[in-house]
Amino acid sequence: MRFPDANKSEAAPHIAGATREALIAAATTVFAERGFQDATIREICQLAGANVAAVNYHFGGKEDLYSEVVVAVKHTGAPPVHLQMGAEVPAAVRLEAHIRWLLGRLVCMGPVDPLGQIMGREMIQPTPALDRLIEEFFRPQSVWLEVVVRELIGPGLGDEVYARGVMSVISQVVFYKHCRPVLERMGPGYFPTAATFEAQVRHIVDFSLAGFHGMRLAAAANGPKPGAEGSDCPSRNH
Amino acid sequence: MRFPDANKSEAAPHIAGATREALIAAATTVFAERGFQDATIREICQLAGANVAAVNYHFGGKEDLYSEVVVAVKHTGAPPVHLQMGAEVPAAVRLEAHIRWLLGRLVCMGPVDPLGQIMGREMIQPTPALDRLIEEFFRPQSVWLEVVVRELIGPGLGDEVYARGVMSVISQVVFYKHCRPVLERMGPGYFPTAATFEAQVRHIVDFSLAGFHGMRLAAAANGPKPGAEGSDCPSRNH
DNA sequence: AGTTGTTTGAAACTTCTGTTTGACGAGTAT
DNA sequence: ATACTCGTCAAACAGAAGTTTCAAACAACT
Repeated sequence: MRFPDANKSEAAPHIAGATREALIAAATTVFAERGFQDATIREICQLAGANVAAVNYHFGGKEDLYSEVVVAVKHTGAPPVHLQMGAEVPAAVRLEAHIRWLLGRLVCMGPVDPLGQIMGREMIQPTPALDRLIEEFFRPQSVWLEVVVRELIGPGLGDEVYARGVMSVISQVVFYKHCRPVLERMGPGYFPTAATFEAQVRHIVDFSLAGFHGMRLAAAANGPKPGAEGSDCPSRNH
Repeated sequence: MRFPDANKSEAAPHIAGATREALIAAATTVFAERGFQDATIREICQLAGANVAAVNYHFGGKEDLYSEVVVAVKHTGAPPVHLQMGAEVPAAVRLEAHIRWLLGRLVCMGPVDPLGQIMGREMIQPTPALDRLIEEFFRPQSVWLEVVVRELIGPGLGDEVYARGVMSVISQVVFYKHCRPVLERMGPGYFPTAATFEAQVRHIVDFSLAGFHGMRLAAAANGPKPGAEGSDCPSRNH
């Protein structure tokens, strides 16, 4: 009835889970664009070509649908295959691979990257879904990167030093996700484009490698810190 | 009537703009905590001890109140007095002053800093208020910092190089604002405390200075770029 | 004291939105 | 064929929230 010109089978009910999938896809878009609160079931269902009752029927409610979206969105985009790389690959190469993957994921996936957008909102206004996101998505990357950073800076320093090195790298990348609206309004050239992407990656890699070098020198100047290993806490003085 | 034990003069209407100020104060808190959409006029008015009609009477509506809050929130917190520093102060000192000011503002102003919180939301979900925020708040800092960075890297490079240097610095600071919920969930030591604040500032300063050094070396290796000046656009290849 | 403009308060209004309901159609097993 | 289940749909329901209304209170001025 919604499309009088279409035959009735367009609303074929028994294409296993068709509307359910359509709802998840539509919800991913709408939640990413508007956020949980601003997103309306009616808009999601309209985009999915489904009835407003479909969300409650298939998921139980708006919040449950959101949880499904957050879980599903992890598997969108390029997978972090470079995390398989180990010590057989030079640390600088691993660093560059991670930066390229992360930056590409955050800035070059079309107008809005659902994962990045939803993550951004989760950070400003966390929901219970954030905890799963951290354990299944952020922490693996963080520990992998810390190994790389530890190799690049050199051994014998405190855990908090390596943690700061990791954050200095990540921050330069996620910056372009979190501050994109500002950068785009600041003028052309602030936000990376396809043409400037590689130069941007190079800059972050070089800047970080130089930063690690400086950290090693500073650590040497201040004297090596004993007992650096053996603590799970990256910071010892608080 | 809301406070039966207080005398009636507590609702004294003609303390010039009393309710208006109370509304702005309350709205700042509520908007920062909940965001524009989640914040309700009723909660703001209850916190301000005012009637729900007060917002529409004094401001015209919810959105206008939000605009007032965004404008007013710029003047909260420590003012950026260091922006007065010029070439008579070593560039490294100016850099450190800016980093210390910004980081202190973003991470050490109690549980929630209204400015940072609202800014964070504006970046994820911009409203018309963001444009004013950029022109009156971000851009002055950006141009000031670019002068410092230009001095630290050295002359003769492209505008986009200096812009990237600026962003590498800023990103390391705002990271702690935008990713605070994640860092706090990652474990102790990731998010700066009063005890680790100075060490954090030192790290960002040293890391950045070393990064600038690397940028200068890389530029020298690739050869100096002519015609770097004279363009307002920090990026030339897009 | 009376008038006037301003501010406040309680209630109602309107719209939006998540959810529920009951009916209908299609496939499937008995 | 009948009954049952599943999915869909239009409509209605219920609550929340922004806004409006109108009367009352107050201060300042005449």
